[in-house]
Amino acid sequence: MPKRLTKGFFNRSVHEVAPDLIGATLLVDGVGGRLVEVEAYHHTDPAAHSFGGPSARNAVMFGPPGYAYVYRSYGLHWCLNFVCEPKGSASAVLIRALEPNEGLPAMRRRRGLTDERLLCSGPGRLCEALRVTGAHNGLPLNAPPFELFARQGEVEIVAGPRIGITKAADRPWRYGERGSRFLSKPFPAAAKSGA
DNA sequence: TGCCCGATTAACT
DNA sequence: GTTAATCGGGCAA
Repeated sequence: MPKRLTKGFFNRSVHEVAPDLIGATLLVDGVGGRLVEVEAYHHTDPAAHSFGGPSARNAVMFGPPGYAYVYRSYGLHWCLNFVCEPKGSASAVLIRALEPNEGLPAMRRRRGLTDERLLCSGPGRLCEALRVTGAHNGLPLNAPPFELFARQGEVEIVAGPRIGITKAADRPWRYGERGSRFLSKPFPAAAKSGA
Protein backbone atom coordinates (compact mmCIF):
# COMPACT_ATOMS: atom_id res chain seq x y z
CA MET A 1 0.00 0.00 0.00
CA PRO A 2 1.53 3.36 -0.99
CA LYS A 3 2.21 6.03 1.62
CA ARG A 4 0.16 9.21 1.59
CA LEU A 5 2.16 12.41 1.16
CA THR A 6 1.98 14.64 4.24
CA LYS A 7 2.46 18.38 4.58
CA GLY A 8 6.05 17.69 5.65
CA PHE A 9 6.75 16.35 2.18
CA PHE A 10 6.09 19.80 0.74
CA ASN A 11 7.98 21.72 3.45
CA ARG A 12 11.24 21.43 1.51
CA SER A 13 12.94 23.15 -1.40
CA VAL A 14 10.92 23.00 -4.63
CA HIS A 15 14.02 21.54 -6.22
CA GLU A 16 13.77 18.52 -3.91
CA VAL A 17 9.99 18.21 -4.00
CA ALA A 18 9.62 18.48 -7.79
CA PRO A 19 11.71 15.40 -8.72
CA ASP A 20 10.22 13.49 -5.76
CA LEU A 21 6.76 14.00 -7.23
CA ILE A 22 7.62 12.09 -10.40
CA GLY A 23 6.01 8.67 -10.05
CA ALA A 24 3.74 9.82 -7.20
CA THR A 25 0.01 9.32 -7.64
CA LEU A 26 -2.45 12.21 -7.76
CA LEU A 27 -6.19 11.65 -7.54
CA VAL A 28 -8.94 14.28 -7.49
CA ASP A 29 -12.27 12.78 -6.47
CA GLY A 30 -10.76 9.39 -7.27
CA VAL A 31 -9.70 10.35 -10.80
CA GLY A 32 -6.05 10.65 -11.83
CA GLY A 33 -2.82 8.66 -12.06
CA ARG A 34 0.99 8.71 -11.82
CA LEU A 35 2.71 12.07 -12.20
CA VAL A 36 5.22 12.05 -15.06
CA GLU A 37 6.00 15.75 -15.56
CA VAL A 38 6.30 18.79 -13.24
CA GLU A 39 8.09 22.14 -13.15
CA ALA A 40 9.61 24.04 -10.19
CA TYR A 41 8.95 27.75 -9.66
CA HIS A 42 10.98 29.54 -6.98
CA HIS A 43 10.09 32.97 -5.59
CA THR A 44 13.48 34.34 -6.71
CA ASP A 45 12.70 33.17 -10.24
CA PRO A 46 11.51 35.88 -12.68
CA ALA A 47 9.22 33.32 -14.34
CA ALA A 48 7.33 32.64 -11.07
CA HIS A 49 3.98 34.30 -10.44
CA SER A 50 5.19 35.17 -6.93
CA PHE A 51 8.27 37.02 -8.20
CA GLY A 52 6.58 40.42 -8.13
CA GLY A 53 5.22 40.03 -4.59
CA PRO A 54 1.79 39.06 -3.24
CA SER A 55 -1.40 39.74 -5.20
CA ALA A 56 -4.96 38.47 -5.13
CA ARG A 57 -4.17 35.79 -7.70
CA ASN A 58 -0.98 34.39 -6.13
CA ALA A 59 -1.94 34.79 -2.44
CA VAL A 60 -2.00 31.02 -1.88
CA MET A 61 1.65 30.77 -2.94
CA PHE A 62 2.58 32.99 0.00
CA GLY A 63 0.77 30.72 2.45
CA PRO A 64 1.91 27.45 4.05
CA PRO A 65 3.12 24.45 2.01
CA GLY A 66 0.86 21.53 1.13
CA TYR A 67 -1.89 23.56 -0.54
CA ALA A 68 -3.15 23.80 -4.11
CA TYR A 69 -2.52 26.98 -6.12
CA VAL A 70 -4.80 27.03 -9.18
CA TYR A 71 -4.77 29.86 -11.70
CA ARG A 72 -6.30 30.60 -15.08
CA SER A 73 -3.94 30.47 -17.99
CA TYR A 74 -4.50 32.44 -21.18
CA GLY A 75 -7.99 33.24 -19.95
CA LEU A 76 -9.32 29.77 -20.70
CA HIS A 77 -7.35 26.94 -19.09
CA TRP A 78 -6.66 26.06 -15.44
CA CYS A 79 -3.24 25.11 -14.10
CA LEU A 80 -2.59 23.21 -10.85
CA ASN A 81 0.40 23.84 -8.57
CA PHE A 82 1.52 22.45 -5.21
CA VAL A 83 2.80 25.10 -2.78
CA CYS A 84 6.20 24.16 -1.25
CA GLU A 85 8.78 25.40 1.24
CA PRO A 86 8.06 27.14 4.55
CA LYS A 87 5.28 29.72 4.57
CA GLY A 88 6.25 32.96 2.87
CA SER A 89 8.74 31.39 0.49
CA ALA A 90 6.10 31.58 -2.25
CA SER A 91 7.47 28.66 -4.25
CA ALA A 92 5.44 25.99 -6.01
CA VAL A 93 5.53 23.03 -8.37
CA LEU A 94 3.42 23.12 -11.54
CA ILE A 95 1.75 19.78 -12.32
CA ARG A 96 2.15 19.33 -16.07
CA ALA A 97 1.28 15.76 -16.98
CA LEU A 98 0.29 12.38 -15.59
CA GLU A 99 -0.24 8.82 -16.70
CA PRO A 100 -4.01 8.21 -16.50
CA ASN A 101 -4.79 5.19 -14.29
CA GLU A 102 -7.97 5.86 -12.32
CA GLY A 103 -11.30 7.01 -13.68
CA LEU A 104 -10.53 6.78 -17.37
CA PRO A 105 -14.17 6.92 -18.48
CA ALA A 106 -14.67 10.18 -16.57
CA MET A 107 -11.50 11.67 -18.08
CA ARG A 108 -12.46 10.65 -21.60
CA ARG A 109 -15.90 12.15 -21.14
CA ARG A 110 -14.58 15.43 -19.76
CA ARG A 111 -11.91 15.76 -22.45
CA GLY A 112 -14.10 14.55 -25.31
CA LEU A 113 -11.29 12.19 -26.34
CA THR A 114 -10.51 8.50 -26.25
CA ASP A 115 -6.75 8.66 -26.81
CA GLU A 116 -5.25 7.95 -23.38
CA ARG A 117 -2.04 9.67 -24.35
CA LEU A 118 -3.78 13.04 -24.79
CA LEU A 119 -5.97 12.95 -21.68
CA CYS A 120 -3.50 14.52 -19.23
CA SER A 121 -0.40 15.43 -21.26
CA GLY A 122 -0.28 19.15 -20.44
CA PRO A 123 -1.25 21.38 -17.52
CA GLY A 124 -4.51 22.58 -19.05
CA ARG A 125 -5.46 19.12 -20.28
CA LEU A 126 -4.75 17.55 -16.91
CA CYS A 127 -6.96 20.07 -15.10
CA GLU A 128 -9.81 19.47 -17.54
CA ALA A 129 -9.53 15.68 -17.15
CA LEU A 130 -9.41 15.86 -13.34
CA ARG A 131 -11.96 18.70 -13.28
CA VAL A 132 -9.64 21.00 -11.35
CA THR A 133 -10.86 24.63 -11.40
CA GLY A 134 -10.48 27.87 -9.48
CA ALA A 135 -12.71 26.30 -6.84
CA HIS A 136 -9.71 24.16 -5.81
CA ASN A 137 -7.46 27.15 -5.24
CA GLY A 138 -6.29 27.19 -1.61
CA LEU A 139 -7.49 23.67 -0.75
CA PRO A 140 -5.18 21.43 1.34
CA LEU A 141 -3.58 18.57 -0.57
CA ASN A 142 -3.94 16.05 2.27
CA ALA A 143 -7.75 16.12 2.34
CA PRO A 144 -10.55 15.37 -0.13
CA PRO A 145 -11.01 15.85 -3.00
CA PHE A 146 -7.21 15.47 -3.24
CA GLU A 147 -5.32 12.24 -2.62
CA LEU A 148 -1.56 11.99 -3.02
CA PHE A 149 0.55 8.85 -2.68
CA ALA A 150 4.34 8.54 -2.69
CA ARG A 151 5.91 6.70 -5.59
CA GLN A 152 6.84 3.07 -5.14
CA GLY A 153 9.98 1.58 -6.59
CA GLU A 154 12.50 3.22 -8.88
CA VAL A 155 11.81 5.92 -11.42
CA GLU A 156 14.27 7.28 -13.93
CA ILE A 157 14.08 11.08 -13.82
CA VAL A 158 15.23 13.57 -16.45
CA ALA A 159 15.50 17.35 -16.17
CA GLY A 160 15.34 20.02 -18.84
CA PRO A 161 14.27 23.59 -19.61
CA ARG A 162 10.73 24.62 -18.68
CA ILE A 163 8.05 25.05 -21.32
CA GLY A 164 6.11 28.08 -22.47
CA ILE A 165 8.04 30.72 -20.57
CA THR A 166 10.26 33.55 -21.82
CA LYS A 167 11.87 34.70 -18.55
CA ALA A 168 14.62 32.53 -17.05
CA ALA A 169 13.89 30.04 -19.82
CA ASP A 170 17.36 28.51 -19.51
CA ARG A 171 16.87 27.06 -16.02
CA PRO A 172 16.48 23.25 -16.18
CA TRP A 173 13.64 23.03 -13.67
CA ARG A 174 11.30 20.79 -15.64
CA TYR A 175 11.38 17.22 -14.34
CA GLY A 176 9.91 14.12 -15.90
CA GLU A 177 9.98 10.37 -16.14
CA ARG A 178 12.41 9.29 -18.80
CA GLY A 179 10.71 7.88 -21.85
CA SER A 180 7.13 8.26 -20.62
CA ARG A 181 4.71 8.53 -23.50
CA PHE A 182 2.44 10.77 -21.42
CA LEU A 183 4.80 13.79 -21.37
CA SER A 184 3.44 17.04 -22.81
CA LYS A 185 6.67 17.22 -24.86
CA PRO A 186 9.74 15.02 -25.05
CA PHE A 187 12.83 16.08 -23.11
CA PRO A 188 15.96 17.14 -25.02
CA ALA A 189 18.42 14.31 -25.57
CA ALA A 190 20.77 15.51 -22.84
CA ALA A 191 19.69 13.86 -19.65
CA LYS A 192 20.49 13.22 -16.06
CA SER A 193 18.99 10.48 -14.02
CA GLY A 194 18.12 10.02 -10.41
CA ALA A 195 15.96 8.25 -7.84
C1' DT B 1 -8.25 53.68 -18.49
C1' DG B 2 -5.89 51.18 -22.10
C1' DC B 3 -2.68 48.00 -23.96
C1' DC B 4 0.19 44.05 -24.02
C1' DC B 5 1.25 39.61 -22.89
C1' DG B 6 1.09 35.14 -20.59
C1' DA B 7 3.56 28.53 -16.53
C1' DT B 8 -2.05 26.81 -23.21
C1' DT B 9 -4.60 24.23 -26.53
C1' DA B 10 -6.79 22.89 -30.77
C1' DA B 11 -7.71 23.86 -35.29
C1' DC B 12 -6.03 25.76 -39.12
C1' DT B 13 -2.72 26.44 -43.68
C1' DG C 1 4.25 26.57 -38.91
C1' DT C 2 0.48 29.91 -37.63
C1' DT C 3 -3.51 31.66 -35.21
C1' DA C 4 -7.88 32.26 -32.61
C1' DA C 5 -10.05 31.75 -28.19
C1' DT C 6 -10.37 34.71 -23.96
C1' DC C 7 -9.27 37.35 -19.56
C1' DG C 8 -6.71 39.05 -15.51
C1' DG C 9 -2.30 41.15 -13.99
C1' DG C 10 1.06 44.62 -14.52
C1' DC C 11 2.70 48.67 -16.32
C1' DA C 12 2.47 53.02 -19.22
C1' DA C 13 -0.16 57.17 -20.01
